[in-house]
Amino acid sequence: MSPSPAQRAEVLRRQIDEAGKAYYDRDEQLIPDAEYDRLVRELEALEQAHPELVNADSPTQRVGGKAASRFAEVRHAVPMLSLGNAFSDEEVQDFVRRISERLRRDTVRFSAEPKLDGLAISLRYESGRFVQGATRGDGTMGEDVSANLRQIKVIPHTLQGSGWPQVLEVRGEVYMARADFEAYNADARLHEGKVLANPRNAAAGSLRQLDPKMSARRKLSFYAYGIGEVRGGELPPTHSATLAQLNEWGFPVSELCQVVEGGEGLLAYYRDIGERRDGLAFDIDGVVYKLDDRAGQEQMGFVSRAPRWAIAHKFPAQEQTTTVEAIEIQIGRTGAATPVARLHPVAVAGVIVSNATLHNADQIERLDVRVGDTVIVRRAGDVIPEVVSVIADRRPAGTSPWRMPTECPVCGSEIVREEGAAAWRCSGELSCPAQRKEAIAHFASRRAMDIDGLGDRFIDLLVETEVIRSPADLYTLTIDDFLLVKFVLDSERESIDSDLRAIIATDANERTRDLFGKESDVKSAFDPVNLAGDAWRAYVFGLLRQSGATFDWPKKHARKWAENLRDAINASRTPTLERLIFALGIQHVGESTAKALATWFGDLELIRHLPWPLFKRVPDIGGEVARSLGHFFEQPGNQEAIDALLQVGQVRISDAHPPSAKLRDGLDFAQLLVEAEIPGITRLRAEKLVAMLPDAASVLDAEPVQLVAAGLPNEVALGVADWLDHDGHGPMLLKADEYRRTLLERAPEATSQSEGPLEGQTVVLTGTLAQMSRDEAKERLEALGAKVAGSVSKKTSFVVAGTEAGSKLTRATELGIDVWDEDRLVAFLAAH
DNA sequence: GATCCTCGAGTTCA
DNA sequence: CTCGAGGATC
Repeated sequence: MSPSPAQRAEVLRRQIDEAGKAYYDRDEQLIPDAEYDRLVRELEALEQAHPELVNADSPTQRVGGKAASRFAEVRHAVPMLSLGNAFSDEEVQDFVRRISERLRRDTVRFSAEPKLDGLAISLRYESGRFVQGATRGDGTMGEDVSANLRQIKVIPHTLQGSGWPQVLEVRGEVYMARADFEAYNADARLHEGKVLANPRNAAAGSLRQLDPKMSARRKLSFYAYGIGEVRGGELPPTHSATLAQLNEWGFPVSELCQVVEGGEGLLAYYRDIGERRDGLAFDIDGVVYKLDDRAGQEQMGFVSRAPRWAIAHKFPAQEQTTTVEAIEIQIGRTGAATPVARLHPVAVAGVIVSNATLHNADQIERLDVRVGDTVIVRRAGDVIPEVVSVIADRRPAGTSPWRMPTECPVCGSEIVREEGAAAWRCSGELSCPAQRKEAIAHFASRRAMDIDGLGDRFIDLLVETEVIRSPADLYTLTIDDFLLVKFVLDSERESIDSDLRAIIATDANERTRDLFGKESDVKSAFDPVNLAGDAWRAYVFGLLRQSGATFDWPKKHARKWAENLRDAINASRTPTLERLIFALGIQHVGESTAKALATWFGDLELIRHLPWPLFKRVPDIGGEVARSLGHFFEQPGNQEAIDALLQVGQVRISDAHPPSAKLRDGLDFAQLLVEAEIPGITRLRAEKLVAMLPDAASVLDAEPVQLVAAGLPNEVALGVADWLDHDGHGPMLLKADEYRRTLLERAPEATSQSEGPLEGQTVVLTGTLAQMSRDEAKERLEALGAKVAGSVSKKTSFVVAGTEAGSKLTRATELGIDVWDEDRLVAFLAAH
């Protein structure tokens, strides 16, 4: 027979009481936390179902029960002071000098400690028993969080050893270890609980939980670093000895505490801890130096609320709080709308941060970032600032959740989200100036056409003034064009050439005369403020360009600059095929795909007219990328842009060659039908079909009946007929077959290539190489047949590590992958 | 269908 | 550097 609810409740209470007593009174853990939790929860459930079983003795009433609505206030008998801060070596030296001068000592001994990023608290012991614990509060009044502090295992409930004063206040930091923080958040994510921003907030939040059970679930730790009120006893005469004494009485004291001498000792300690910082189990935001002997401390005294004998030497903050002034969206090259938080400028890890990416709309929703919010900003590990979380308590009234705008802020087109995708896109494509700018900037970038000296700022202006609309226009620009645009950029221009005035004055357009006719107005009319973002400006620029005016205005160095730019543009006229394809900025086509296209097809004409299913013949190109290529080349505008580059721009590809022989492998007409992804067409069916209808034209002309006669099931035949009628599939198939034949004609017979010594090997480069650039190393390795990948995996053959190699090297070591140093690479390259 | 790997795209500041 | 997603592979 199972026990009655009353009996079961009794058993549970006894178990919980025993475990609790052992834990509180003797610091013993009889049962694991999880088990303890389970028992309590079972009892709670039982009591809820049978309220008559509840009595005042029940552990549920004592541990949690009706928690106080807020914490009681506690007055600190000895105030909890704050510390002065030092951020530089000089400030530390000043601190040391002040002490040695006032105390008239040549050498000063300090106790140096890590400064934990947690929550300062004070623990009060009377007759060796813990009686009360309080937060720092404003230094004089704190909050009584005794119940929560009792849940922290490392805080003794009774003092060990002997010799403790009658009344002893121990001060220290409550913190959450990184591992516990990670574990807590992993669990919270799993159970859709509240994810905490950082260990500090986690610790603070936990201590302020009204329900000690909640607090108990979060594993907090504690380090003692000082004392408050002491009555009825003596403590050792130095701070370091006091810490050792506290440790004997049962308090955890950081092992990083050290006694050092003089300013040099302090700075050496600071640097040492700084280097070990990332490897510590907990977060620290600096170190603290305290004059070691108490007599000296008393002599030094206090300034306002901080002791003159101690100082905190802070590390540059890696995390900071600031406010969100606005959330704007940026339009990228592909039209992707990326929200960016404009922040009140704040120093994070040594630089001033005023922008932080919010990645995408989902991310904003997850964090619920709103304009006006106070947020935590971090530069995690790397460089790029990100918003970690919102501080909910500091949200001003009247905010509303951020919503993705429905219109592009630049061109006004609709912003749409592709089905299932995370990104929202401006639908304006190349009619959107933002996308045009980015497209041109991409075209000119180092890894594409490599036009040196054509900066973003200048491209913006070229596009805004409509001096250029497409990459090809770059090649038509004259030195005067550059100077004209530069003219707007240059705030120090003094005079305007008389030719220019003459043109303006004689222009037929009344508005031109109105604006520019009077000499006194000419300057202000060209002021960037008056010209900003206006179709009118474009008109004026057009006018000036047409006139063929020349400028005396530019200073000599400006003319030199313009000549350099022209030379750089000229020099970019003979790109390799792979660079040109990459420069076109086709979605999903980055450097490596561009290179694959170039090496496999070898010829721009072939690529730009190829029916898209054939792109899938290239390894690493699948349906999505092939379709994207097809979509790009189908746009008449894009084809015109390419024509313009070749004809007007006189761009000549330097490395055309016949397509790769491998492209013809198995590429008969039947295979083409399969690769065109016609619904229902398998290889087998395609072969049957081709037996009767041997070329594209006959397939196109066929009635569904004939398709059935050729061996296709009814439904498939109808599907094929339907497919051929749709979306230009029919003509495309025709073209595809035509190109199939071209490929067959132009591709040479397969020849056995001479294999490089690294054929089939995958190499990863990391760190900084001294003797060559990463790009150069990559090129030379590829020339030997290696594949150079960006990240380390099981498949990696070996890793070449330069100096300051980072995570990739770590990963290589973990996976047991060969690591070469630079010398070995250089020797290998020289040998082959 | 799941899993692993790689590529593309976007990002900040001095 | 990191995230998301495409491609290859089992």
